[in-house]
Amino acid sequence: MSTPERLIESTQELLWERGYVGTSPKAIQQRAAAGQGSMYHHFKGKPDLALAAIRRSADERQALAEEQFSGAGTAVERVAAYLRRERDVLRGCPIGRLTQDPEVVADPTLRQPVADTFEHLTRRLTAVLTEGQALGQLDSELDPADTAATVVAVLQGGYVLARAADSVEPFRRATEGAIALLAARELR
Amino acid sequence: MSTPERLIESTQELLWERGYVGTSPKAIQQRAAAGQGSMYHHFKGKPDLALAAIRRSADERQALAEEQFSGAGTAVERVAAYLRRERDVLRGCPIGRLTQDPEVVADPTLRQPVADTFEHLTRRLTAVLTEGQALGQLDSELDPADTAATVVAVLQGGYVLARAADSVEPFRRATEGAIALLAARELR
DNA sequence: GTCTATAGTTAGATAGAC
DNA sequence: GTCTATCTAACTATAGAC
Repeated sequence: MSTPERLIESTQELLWERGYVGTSPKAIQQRAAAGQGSMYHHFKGKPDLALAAIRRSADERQALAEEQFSGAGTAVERVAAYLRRERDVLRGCPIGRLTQDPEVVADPTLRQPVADTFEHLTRRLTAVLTEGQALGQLDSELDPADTAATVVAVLQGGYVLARAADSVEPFRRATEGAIALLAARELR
Repeated sequence: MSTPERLIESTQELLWERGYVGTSPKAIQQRAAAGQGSMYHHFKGKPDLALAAIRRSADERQALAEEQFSGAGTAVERVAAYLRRERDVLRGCPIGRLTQDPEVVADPTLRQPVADTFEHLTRRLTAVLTEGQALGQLDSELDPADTAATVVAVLQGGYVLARAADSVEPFRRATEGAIALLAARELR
């Protein structure tokens, strides 16, 4: 792999593990097995490299979610598949994590890919729910946009609870609770 | 206010704003208007002071939540009151925030108050929901523990979405979506 | 209890040789 | 493109005077 590629991937990993504030250029260079000069040759500095890494992570995350959204099944089945997808729960969400970084939220350029990702996820989930209503699978009283936001929030909050407890159990409870609430609105 | 008190409160604020990794002893001293020697006289170092601040924040948070849980109204009303409580949404949760800090989750001593807080919140919400079922207000098919975890997760995830969007709107949608899903399970 | 001095380490980056 | 040397500031803490 090329040096710029290794630098971007190493930065993605470190941003996930330690966030922007907790990630130093030195740590990035060591993980990428690249020298200082090399890093500063390919990127203007830490913010520039971080932007490339955040954009990459955001794109990957959106593509991953799309697999569940465009799959087979009813609306509730597809939402459940999304919530139950295999995840490394205790590592948390590489995108959601960045919302706790003061330097990321303070910089519109760094925050944009993060905002885009959640906007995209919520929009796709809204479409899935709306389609379910149109097909007569789901109670039409349900507000699709609000419910979509609830689903995305449960996922992000589930990570928080799991990391606090150092256990996946609260994550499982939170997501299963949400699936049950949603399933109760299915029409049959 | 005494110097130790000012140091603890300043640390609470900085941990909320910047997290453990992003908070330096120097920044704490400046905000508390205390000198270096003063800080190291009252506390062993950054971890010691952080522990005092995290414990304080955890206690405060649990007491705040109790106001809604022990209030009047049906189970759903009390859960809704908790989710709709006036909050400075864009600042996020001072406790949930810490779950994204590598040094906090890696240190059992620092993580404990965080774990305790979510465990306590979930337990209290479970009790509220169970009571609602016993009083015939709520569908007994509902799993109280799972649903309680869902509610806490929606709150934490709502903060994440709001900070990503730099807007309270996704938080409002997520919480209202959850309240609507829960309200559909009310018996009347 | 509080202050200043000191000190080793890391952060983040630039300069210039190769 | 990559490497080493160099630099200023900040981080985290200790020592000892007052």
